[in-house]
Amino acid sequence: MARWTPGARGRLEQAAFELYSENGFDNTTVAEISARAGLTERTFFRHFADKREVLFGGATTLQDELVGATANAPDDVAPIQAVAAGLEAAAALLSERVALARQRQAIIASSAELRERELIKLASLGDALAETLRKRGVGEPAASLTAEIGIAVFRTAFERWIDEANDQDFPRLINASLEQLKSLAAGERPLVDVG
Amino acid sequence: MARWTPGARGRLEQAAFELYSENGFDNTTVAEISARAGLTERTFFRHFADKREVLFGGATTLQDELVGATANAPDDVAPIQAVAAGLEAAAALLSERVALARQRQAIIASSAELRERELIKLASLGDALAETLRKRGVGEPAASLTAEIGIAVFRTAFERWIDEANDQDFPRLINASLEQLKSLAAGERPLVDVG
DNA sequence: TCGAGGTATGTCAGTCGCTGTCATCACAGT
DNA sequence: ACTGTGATGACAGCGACTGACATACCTCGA
Repeated sequence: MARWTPGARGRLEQAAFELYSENGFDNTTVAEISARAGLTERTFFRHFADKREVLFGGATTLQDELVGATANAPDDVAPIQAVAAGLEAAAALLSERVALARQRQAIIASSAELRERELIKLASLGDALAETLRKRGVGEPAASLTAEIGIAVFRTAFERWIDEANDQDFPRLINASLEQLKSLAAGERPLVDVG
Repeated sequence: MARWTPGARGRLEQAAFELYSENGFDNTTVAEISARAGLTERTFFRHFADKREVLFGGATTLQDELVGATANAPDDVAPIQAVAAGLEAAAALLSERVALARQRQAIIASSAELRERELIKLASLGDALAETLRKRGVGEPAASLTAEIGIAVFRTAFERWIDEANDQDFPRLINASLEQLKSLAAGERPLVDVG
């Protein structure tokens, strides 16, 4: 599989990550990334569709985990509970790399273009989730709506997980957000912030 | 305010709309748009930040409507109900231009870049909504979570509204999605699709 | 050992999105 | 008329991204 100096893709990812962190996404050119990786600009675009995509290599892994755990939930649980199982599994996967996730999120937060890309990745995650629910026999628009709610819960919990100075358990935050969702959707008035 | 031939911005919007529809977003250059509008490329970029933004001029109007109606909801209603009021107002605004909304959505659906842009506009809508809730005294993360749920409901209802061959009442679809949300969040199993 | 074929990379030219800069033109108020 | 202000034009340039073709390495079979 590997010719030349192996690991071209990985070197490009690392070089991009470093340069985006050091100089900012906007101030980094693809030529610079390629040079640091010891490759040419053209090769960069053979490995990644565009300058942003280099930061989202792990998205498919995350999606597989989310979809897999959702699909494998017991048949008799409600859709939202199947999604909860999927989200917890995805959260557990990310938990293994807290520091990396924080760095990555710092880069993304600093660029509007990158935020756009992240949103469409999350939307794609939602679509895959909805499709999984449909395979579980959930109809429309219940499947789409449940999936969107699931993504909203994930986003909220993820944000808190990244922001918290003291490392909280990510799957636990998912559950907390999910519980709060239930009361909010029911129309209750939250008088006190739920930790 | 207007010098030269007035309405430069409007002409650019219309030219872009036409060309995106005729030849697709990717196959349209800014030079073509500007030429059809009787202006130069440079002027296009003075009116719009980029090639995509020309399609999202109405976003601020929509946001104002959503935020205003949410803020003006009675003080004693639950957060989700205030959001519901905002969403209905926004939906009513869009209802006035069904055909245009459909055309616009067809263009957006045909391009990944445009989908990205739409998502970040929706996210921005969500942020504004969360801020409005905070001003109503809702704490975090309840405000953010409620806002995200609201956007999810809006997206789902909007999609159905656009897709339906027979024109349904958009605000009514919002309410239907919201009702369904309550049961889904509560963990009920939807056995039959709710029309 | 050698050649054939496949794949990753290099090279080069080109398009297009987008920006900075400066000149120019129309209009408003004096 | 004089001047200021704001919109537009003209031009040069950067950087993202692509298509086409050449080249180097690696694998496999004869």
